[in-house]
Amino acid sequence: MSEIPKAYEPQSVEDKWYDFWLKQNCFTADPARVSPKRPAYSIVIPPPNVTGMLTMGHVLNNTIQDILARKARMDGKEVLWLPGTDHAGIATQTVVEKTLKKAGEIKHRDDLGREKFLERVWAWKEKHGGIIIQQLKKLGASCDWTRERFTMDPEYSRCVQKVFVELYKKGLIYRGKRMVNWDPAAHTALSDEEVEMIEEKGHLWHIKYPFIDDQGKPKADEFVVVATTRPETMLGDEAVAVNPKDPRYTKLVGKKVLLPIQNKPIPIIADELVDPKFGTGCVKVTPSHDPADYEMAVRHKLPLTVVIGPDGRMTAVAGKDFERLDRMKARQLVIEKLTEQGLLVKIEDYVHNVGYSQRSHVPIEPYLSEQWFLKYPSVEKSRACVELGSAGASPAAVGAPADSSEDVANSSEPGKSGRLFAADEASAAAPGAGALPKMRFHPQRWAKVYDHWMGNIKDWCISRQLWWGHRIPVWRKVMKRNDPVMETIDLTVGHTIDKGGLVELSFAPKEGGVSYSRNEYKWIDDEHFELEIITDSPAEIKMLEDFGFTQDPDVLDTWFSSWLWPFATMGWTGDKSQDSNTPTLRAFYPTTDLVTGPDIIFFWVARMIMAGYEFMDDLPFHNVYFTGIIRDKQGRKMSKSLGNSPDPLDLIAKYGADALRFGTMRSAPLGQDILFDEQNVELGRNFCNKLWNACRFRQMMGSAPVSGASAGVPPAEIQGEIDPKLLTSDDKWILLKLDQAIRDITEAFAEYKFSDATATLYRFFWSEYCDWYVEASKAVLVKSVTELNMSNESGATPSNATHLTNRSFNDLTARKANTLAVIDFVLSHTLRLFHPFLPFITEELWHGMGYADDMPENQGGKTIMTAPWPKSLDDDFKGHYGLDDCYLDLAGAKYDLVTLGRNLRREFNIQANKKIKFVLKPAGNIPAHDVEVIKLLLNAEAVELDAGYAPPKGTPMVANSVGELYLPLAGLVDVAAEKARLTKEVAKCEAELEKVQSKLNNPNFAQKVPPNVLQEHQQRLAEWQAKLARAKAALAGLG
RNA sequence: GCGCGGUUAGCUCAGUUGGCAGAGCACUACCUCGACACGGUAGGGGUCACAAGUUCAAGUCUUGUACCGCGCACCA
Repeated sequence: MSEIPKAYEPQSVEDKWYDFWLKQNCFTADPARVSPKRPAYSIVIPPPNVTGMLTMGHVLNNTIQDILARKARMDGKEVLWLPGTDHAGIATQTVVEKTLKKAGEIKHRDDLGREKFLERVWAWKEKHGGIIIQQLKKLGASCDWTRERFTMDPEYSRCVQKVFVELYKKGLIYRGKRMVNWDPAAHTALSDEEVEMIEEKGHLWHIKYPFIDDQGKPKADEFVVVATTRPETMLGDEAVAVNPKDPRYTKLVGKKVLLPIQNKPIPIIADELVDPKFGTGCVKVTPSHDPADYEMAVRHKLPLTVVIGPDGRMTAVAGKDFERLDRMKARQLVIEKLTEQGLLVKIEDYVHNVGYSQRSHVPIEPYLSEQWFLKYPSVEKSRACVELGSAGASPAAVGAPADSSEDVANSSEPGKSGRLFAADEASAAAPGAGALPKMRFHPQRWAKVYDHWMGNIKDWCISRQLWWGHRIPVWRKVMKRNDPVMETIDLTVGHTIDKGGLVELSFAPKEGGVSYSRNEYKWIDDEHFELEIITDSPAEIKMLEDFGFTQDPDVLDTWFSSWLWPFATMGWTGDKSQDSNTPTLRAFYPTTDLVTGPDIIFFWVARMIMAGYEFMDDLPFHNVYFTGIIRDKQGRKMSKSLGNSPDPLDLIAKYGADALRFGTMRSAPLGQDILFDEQNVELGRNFCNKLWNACRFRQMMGSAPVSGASAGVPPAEIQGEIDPKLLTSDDKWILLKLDQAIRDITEAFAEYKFSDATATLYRFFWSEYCDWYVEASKAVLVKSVTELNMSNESGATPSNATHLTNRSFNDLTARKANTLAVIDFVLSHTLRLFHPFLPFITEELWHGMGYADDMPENQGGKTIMTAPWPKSLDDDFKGHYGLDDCYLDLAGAKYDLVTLGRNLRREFNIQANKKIKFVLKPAGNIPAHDVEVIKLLLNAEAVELDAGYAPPKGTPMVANSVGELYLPLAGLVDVAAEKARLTKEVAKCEAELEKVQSKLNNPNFAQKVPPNVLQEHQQRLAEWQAKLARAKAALAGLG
């Protein structure tokens, strides 16, 4: 840092250090290094969409993860932050399909065919897949890139298949014809979680269904009225239902009405599901297009008439006029026709919720189709392991991702961690938790949401009618009874059952020895049956394909692969019995923390927990940190269509990655949504600049006392560097403030309160260090010898200046050196405290300031990344340097007097740059140094120390415990102005006194209040009384 | 309908076990004084949504109300 630019220039710094970290393998995790002394810390990235772009949401999320990872490294842990990407089935397929359509290459993906289309998706993935990873690197993410994973890597795919087969064998996966949520735009089934309920203003149409006479003709005056929000579905009605207990309709049950337009007689049935209080109490029943109606249809054995096809258009069954018509257009037409026929009784405005596909943003269609479902595994354990916010629960993290401040302060042991070497700690930390380890959510209120969902869990529709994804590992072939193939592969039929039923087969190739799979077959007719084989064995698959079996065309829900992320990325083989876990799994699973958005609590978090228990027999993470959602200044969600989402890369280019990180973290309190404002990033930039310049100032003050060696070394080794005898009250004050900051920040970490940590750092560094300490230090650093001598002769009383009496050049040098040592001590600690938040600038300064040179290679010598996290100052240290808490008050009172003096300047309109003289009448002994500091901070020409000062009438004065500070305005005294000022002051004092006194006067107060509070109030009373007395005296002096 | 957040300075938000209402931005005035104008100094600005209760004491605890946001479940 020989040439120091006036302003921090992040662009030149960031790439340099990121490359350095990569080259030095600073991010790689080695399970072999994990030991009781070096516990593991791990975190898996929520894999972003492989072809996605970095959003502000990613910035927030990954900054937090990076902060946790970097802090853990400084705590001496072996850190694995495992990165990767998700194939994101629907999203990616849709993007590629759209792009190809736009380019005019295809009208529909069928034009290319599955194989060719998939080639294009892979090509797209290759082209765009690296972008988001590069963007994360720009942000400073310290992921172990050697372990980057993709959910469609071959090994990962094998895990997915293995899991499918295993769950199938356990009977948890099954295939069935069900009413599912159908996305007519994407042409696929969706899970319940992928459906968004949106409130819409719609209508309730009341329709007459006439009874029929003996000739099958509609009766003109006898009818029932049904109400519906979806008139187009009436084309597929198969009944009208009433409640069996509804006296209005019981006698109608069994009769028939004529379904209008279709002119089809349909029965009136009775079913409990009908709410007699709603509408007319009569419900039209459309078995194929409404889940509730389907239920009734099954009970009453009604035909399943399909009038809306998978593309959202009406089918031929709907009738000639409707065929191929879009469902919304069909609705119009139905209304028209009913109106013509006089069957529309009324139209009511009606607000109701409509299910929308979260992906395609079109209304979903209940659709009857054959799909694969999963009964969730390990539900009980998964539900029980999450700590619900009960009383007495400690807010501290589980698995110790960050040590409590107590630990850091008083223990030299490396931080403890859950898992490998302290696996029982997590459970021990949860009193009465039984055998189950506990997981904690931050903020905890999400646990309730989770618990509620887990308690009402429904089977998961896992099949998707897409091409991009993990294909379902199921093969089928229609075969004849006595098919020769059966001979060849030596299928042994366990037992025979009736046609149409299912049977278990054991599948054993002739040579024998290959795995057992569970299979099914279905009779199609007397001669033919379809054999279905579920397997993940490559050998079996090969054989099946040779025999002409075809694989199920569907793919699995993306989340069916993501839910394995915490262990499938660590080399899981699925072979639990042989304990074949990889060293990575053994060292880093379960992971310590998960950082994610609450919007995927069901999609991902809950499912990972269940998969963890089911396949690893252990929870996947100890703590889950839920970020807020990033919104724009108006509180709207960030979205591409609104164009309100800034490109983080632009922000990094403009302000620097550190600025973006700091600004984001400062405005992101735990558990609250974040309103993004570029001003936050600007604040971060300004802060980096402040940090930069504070270090620049240090550099400009000359070389460090003893090659700067004092800086980074742990407190015990620093004793030769800072001379306790030479410490000023300012030095002691800032060291005590540093100590407090270390405690506060470490505590904030333990509670995942990153915005608190940044706020504390900001306040400490800017307000305390820069505004007070650095300015005060100039009294030593920028003084010439002569000036010092002069100020001493005029100011200090001899008795208080013992260490100044023999003032010599050497003395001044020693004092300067000591101040620099204190500065180095503070800065080297501060840089480390900042490093998790501001990785780039702190690394640059760490080296530039020479602090790296003084540290052992693996303790910060190579990089600040591995420098030890600052410990708060222990009692020995404080004792040795005389850091008594009284210095907080001593120096504090001095600064307070300065503020009062500045205030005075301001009130008497003395320009900021005008040097004037003050007179200080000290209340007691005051070191010359302190007088010098007061003079400097007041920007005064001089501060005359005069214990017997007799001010001319009307001389403005302020005072506190330090003494009385006068502003002699030689001949310019405006008695009236001072009178006005003091009168105001008196009024204020009296008002405050009134407040305190009324409390103290209350007899109950003295009796019931705790002693410390009482004392506080009495002290406050005394203070205001003193102030009042001074003001009154001054006022009286004016005459 | 059930549940969860939120309501504090013009804006965005902190506010620990109840004990003197805070920060950043914005605003006003002065200041380029040997780190920094991406800066310094000082200042103005609040009926803590409303109502009742508990308490010596309520932004903080209890109950209720209003409004904003979110989630879950829904009867056509």
